[in-house]
Amino acid sequence: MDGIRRLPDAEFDVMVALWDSDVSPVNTAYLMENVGKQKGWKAPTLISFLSRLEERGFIHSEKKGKERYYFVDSVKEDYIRGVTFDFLSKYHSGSFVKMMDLMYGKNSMSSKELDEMLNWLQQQY
Amino acid sequence: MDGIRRLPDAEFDVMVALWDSDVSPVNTAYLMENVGKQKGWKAPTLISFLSRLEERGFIHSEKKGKERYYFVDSVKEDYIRGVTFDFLSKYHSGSFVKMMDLMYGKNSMSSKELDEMLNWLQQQY
DNA sequence: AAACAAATTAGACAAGTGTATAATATAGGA
DNA sequence: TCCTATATTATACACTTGTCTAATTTGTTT
Repeated sequence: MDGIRRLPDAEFDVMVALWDSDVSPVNTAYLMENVGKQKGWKAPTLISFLSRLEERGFIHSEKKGKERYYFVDSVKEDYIRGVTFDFLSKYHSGSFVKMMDLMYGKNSMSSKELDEMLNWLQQQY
Repeated sequence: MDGIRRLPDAEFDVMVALWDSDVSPVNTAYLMENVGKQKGWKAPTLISFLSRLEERGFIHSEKKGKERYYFVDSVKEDYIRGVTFDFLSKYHSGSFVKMMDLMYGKNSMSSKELDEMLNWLQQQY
């Protein structure tokens, strides 16, 4: 019944680097630089996440010489929208208001955020 | 850095049944009735989730005769608040407005929900 | 053509999760 | 007290996820 399959943490992190990249096919070296390094991964670790992402259909790749290049086949916003929708249903009966109430029932949302939200709401009308 | 450890799906479902129960120590039979059955679990399956929840400190139990009774040691709202906080940070930079914008950027929130939200906001001030 | 070095692939493995079968304990009746 | 039925416990096992080491490929130098 759930629409979207949530990615494992590590694979999600790799996807974020791919989604946020400004160049299009990126190679393993680029991803090592942009996520692998901070996470402390060895190259094969990164590569196995990439293979799994490819199996799941989030990306595809092509080998050029001895390097492999990765292409994104999924849209970040769509993915996050799906995941958020599922999250909201599972934990808050699908209601934003319920969620906000649980989080900030005791009047503790910052007035800055309150303003932003009011602003957003008014633009929705 | 993450505050809360998200429960595995099956364990969460068991916790919900425990949290939502109106009687306090409940036995396995009760939980089989209230979750196990719908999920199609055999009793030992349920029981192993319960043992794991006990290890995690979410509940504790006592044996009475040949049955075992479970007591809740955690608060649903606290748990969901923690999980929601983490979710928001991970997928929406911690901002409700960003989340709502992603979900309903194209002006598609129902006017009913818009009203509810406006109402909620006004009460927050 | 041989040897290097850089990158990738193939496997492997432990921990966590979903789920069950077989073994054991225990209340109650014969 | 012995048997039976029922509930629990002990295990086990397949998959998924996070990670890696060892093996293999391939472009570049001698």
